Amino acid sequence: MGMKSVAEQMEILRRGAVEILVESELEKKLTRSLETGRPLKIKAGFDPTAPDLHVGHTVLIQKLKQFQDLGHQILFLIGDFTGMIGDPTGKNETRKALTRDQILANAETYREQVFKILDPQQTIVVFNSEWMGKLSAADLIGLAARHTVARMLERDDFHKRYTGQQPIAIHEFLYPLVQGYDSVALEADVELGGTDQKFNLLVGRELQKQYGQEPQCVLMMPLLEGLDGVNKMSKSLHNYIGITEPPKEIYGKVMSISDALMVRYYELLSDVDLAALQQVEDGVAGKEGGAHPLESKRALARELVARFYDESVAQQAEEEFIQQFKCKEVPDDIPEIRITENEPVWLCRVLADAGLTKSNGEARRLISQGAVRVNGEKIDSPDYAVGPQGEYVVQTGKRRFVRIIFSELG
RNA sequence: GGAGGGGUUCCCGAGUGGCCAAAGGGAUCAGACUGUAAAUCUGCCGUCGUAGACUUCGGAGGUUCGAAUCCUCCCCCCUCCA
Repeated sequence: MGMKSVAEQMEILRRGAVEILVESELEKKLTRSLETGRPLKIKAGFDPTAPDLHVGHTVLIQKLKQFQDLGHQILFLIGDFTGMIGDPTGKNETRKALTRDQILANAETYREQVFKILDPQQTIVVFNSEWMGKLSAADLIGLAARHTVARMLERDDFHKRYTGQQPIAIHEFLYPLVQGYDSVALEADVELGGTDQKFNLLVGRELQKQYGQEPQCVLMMPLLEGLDGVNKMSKSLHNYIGITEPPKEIYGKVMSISDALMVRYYELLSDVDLAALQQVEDGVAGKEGGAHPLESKRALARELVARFYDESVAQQAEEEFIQQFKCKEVPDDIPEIRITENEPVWLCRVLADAGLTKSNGEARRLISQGAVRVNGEKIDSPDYAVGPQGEYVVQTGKRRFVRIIFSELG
C-alpha cells in the first residue's frame, strides 16, 4: 500500500464520520507521520460482553481497516477491566460481573469475527487490565484527582440524572477516567468510537494533556440504522444482519433494504472507493452516469457475504437468490419432512406441523390469501389435502419451502 | 420507612360489570404493484378442520346469572418524600 498524501488520507477518513476532533490536529499528526515514517497509533475499545456481532458493530471496524490500509497501527483494546464497572451510558442496568474465563472466551470470539475485516498481522490486541490491574489505590486517587466533578457533570446523561435527581454512583465517574487513562497508557494518537462515546473520548484528550502527552484526536462514527431504516441496528429489534448468519440470509437481507439505506450501508460498510460510492449515490438519485441501484445492491450483498465467507460463496448466494426470487425456482436446500400415513393429510395441518405456519388457523388464512402453493400450483381451498403417497413441495409466500415426502407404511 | 401511580393479546395503548377475542397505532406475515426493493393500496393478525366453542387482560382466591373491569392477598415496575 503506497503512502497517500495527507489530503487523500483525510478524504478517506472523513467518509461516514460524524465528527473529527480536531481535524487540523489530525492533519498535523498525519503530516508528521508521513515525514517520520512512524505510523499513528489508532485506538478503539470494545466491551467484552457482546461476542455476537452484527454489521452495525463493523462500522467502526471498517474505519479501523481504513486506517490500517493507510499504514497506521491499530490498537484493538478489549475493556476487560472497564467491563467490571459497566459503562453508565446504558441507563441504570446493572451489569453482571463476568468471570475471567468468560471474558477470555468473549475476547476470542471478538478476534475471530474482527479479523475477517482487519489484518491480524497488523493489529495489536490489548487488554486494559494489563495496566489498570497494576494501579494501586493511591494511583487511582491520583487519576481521579485529574478531573473535576463539574467537568464530569457536563456529560449529558450525568447532567440529566443529576438535575433530574437521579442517582449517580461514584464509581460511574471512574468509567470515563479509566477509558481516558487507557489512551495515556497506550499513547494513542487517535481514538475511534461511536457518537455515544463522545464524552469518554474527550476525557482521553484531557487526561493525556494532564500526563504531559499530546492529546489524541477523536473520530466518531454513527450508529448504523437497522434493516427498517429507522431504528439503530440491534438484536432486540430484529433488524440486524449478523456476521455469522448463513450466506443466503446475509445476501437476502441486504437485498431487502431500501435504496436510500443502501447508500448509507455503502458509505459505512463497503470497501469500495469514494468514486464508486459516488456512482452508487448518483444511481439512486437517478442522475446520469450512476450505477443501476439493483446492480449496486447485488454488489453490496456479494461484498458482505464475501467478507464473512469468501468470493465463491458469495457468487453462489447470488445465484440461488436470483433463481429463487427472479426465476421463482425452488431452492435446493429446503427442509424435508417425512410423513407416514394411509390417508391424505389436511394441508393446513401439514403447514403447521412443518413449522411454515404457527397454527392451522394461520395456514387457513394464508391459503385464503393465495399465499400457499403445492408443487407450484396455487391452492385456493382450505380443505385441500395431500398424500397419501408421493412428494410435494409446499410453499408459503415467496421464501418458505418444505418438501413433504410420504413413505410407505410398515 | 411513608405517600401515590401502574402491570391489557409481539410492542405501544384504549377499555372501569354484559354490546370484549378486547378500539386505535406500530411491527410481523401475505396479496397487488415493482427492480428481488422502497413508497403506496389491500387483507390477515389467540386456539380449535369453515360452525359454534374454548383459553386470554401480572399471580392466586372471592363477589356476581355474568369480571380485563368490583373485593382480598401476593408478585413486579415507576414517581415523590425520608
